[in-house]
Amino acid sequence: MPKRFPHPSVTVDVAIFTLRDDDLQVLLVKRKAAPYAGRWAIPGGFVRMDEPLEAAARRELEESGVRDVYMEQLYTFGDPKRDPRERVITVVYFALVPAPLAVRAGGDAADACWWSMYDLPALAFDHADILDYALTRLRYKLEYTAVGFHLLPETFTLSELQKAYEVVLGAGLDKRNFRRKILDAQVIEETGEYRTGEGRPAMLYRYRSDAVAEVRARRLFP
Amino acid sequence: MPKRFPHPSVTVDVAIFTLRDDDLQVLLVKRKAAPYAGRWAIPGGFVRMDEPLEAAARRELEESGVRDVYMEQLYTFGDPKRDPRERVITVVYFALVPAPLAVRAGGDAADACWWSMYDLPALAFDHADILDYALTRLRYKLEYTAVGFHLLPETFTLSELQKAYEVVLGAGLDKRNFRRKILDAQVIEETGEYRTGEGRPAMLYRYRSDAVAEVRARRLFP
DNA sequence: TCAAAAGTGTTTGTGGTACACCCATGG
DNA sequence: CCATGGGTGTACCACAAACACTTTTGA
Repeated sequence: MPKRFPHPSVTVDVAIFTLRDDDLQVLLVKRKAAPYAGRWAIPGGFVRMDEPLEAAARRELEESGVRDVYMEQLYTFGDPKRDPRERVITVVYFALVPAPLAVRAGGDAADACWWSMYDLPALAFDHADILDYALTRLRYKLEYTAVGFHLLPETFTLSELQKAYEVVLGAGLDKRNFRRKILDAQVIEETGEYRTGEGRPAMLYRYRSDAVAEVRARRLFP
Repeated sequence: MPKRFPHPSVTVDVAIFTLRDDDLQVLLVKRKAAPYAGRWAIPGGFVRMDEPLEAAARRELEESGVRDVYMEQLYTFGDPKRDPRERVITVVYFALVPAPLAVRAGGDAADACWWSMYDLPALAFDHADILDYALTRLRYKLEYTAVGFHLLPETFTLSELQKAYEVVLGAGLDKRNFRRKILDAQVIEETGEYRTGEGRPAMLYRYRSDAVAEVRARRLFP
């Protein structure tokens, strides 16, 4: 294929979510270089010529100190003006990480830290739109698949799980209904261990990796 | 941004679906040039430097003789080996067209015609994977949104609508339940006209453009 | 009057939601 | 013994699924 057309740049960006302090947070890096030097952005970088898109996204995760996490492709943003320098098409992934790991500023980043999704700073490029879209998708998936477990450590109590859902969905849930439904769904199992603390100790559960993690959507039409 | 990295090619490809002869069909074009000359492929082409991705996809549609149709971004495929010549990342859209319009072979195509999704020829590149994924997504969306109407002409009978759903979903549906549910959902309205033919004439309906076209998914957790 | 397709209701089961109290532990 | 969070059941309503016959027209 002769280069009959000039080629745009292609990057991957990753929206990395976690739960910290009963809050849904996203990892942002502070840009070192122009454009938008000093502005916060989601981690990202160029796709190498011999590298699958998903591998590029995992490389970005690792540069931020995050590995072995749930990740899926979100959407591709390609507005011609989204980068002021040249045409950059970005394939965005989103990732869910289970714990408030230490993060580091890799590559082009001067700094990296977690920000509440409900209180974001001004962002570089179209990253505010990207995070809007990512949150919508996260909430949506949470409602009909079991991705929520990827935001929690390996073992957790039912109250912690419920809190996680409440934080992401931005709404309160009924304790008895939550417990009945999640236990009926057979996606978690008891570990036999208890977590002690204030009040009565709570059973620790783990996610069953053999669980059917998706529920059939209620159909609009029969 | 200096070109610190070589840039891949970026294309858009479009999976265009319609209903013909009580069958779900997809528009394929016969490739004129190498690689895969003579093989069938979904329509696609390069993204121009000043062109939004969706505009590029609509341009591909128009080159195939299709316009004013439902379209959404599907997924981005970027395996380094998916094109034997060089790195090509493709952003795939899918489109639903209402009628078996005449189609034409635009651009690099020697020929263009409709093929049954249930009986496809050998395809170029990774287009078989792409269509697999597109069908899964189409079925999924059909179940919880009203995109199905975009496969039908402006007016249609309930039997035609039901048939459309059955063909796409690959399963039979109960007539009374189908009718009750779709009428209760208030997404279609009577036109007052009837379609005559063999047997009793059938009321013609049209899609209500003000309809709420999405239903809340059954949630895995409360 | 027959063939062909359109149209129409009821019953039964399952899942969703709302709601308030007792239990086990640590201090 | 009290404060704290953990854990439990039931009643009502809405929606899903199964199921068979009558109506209207053209030939």
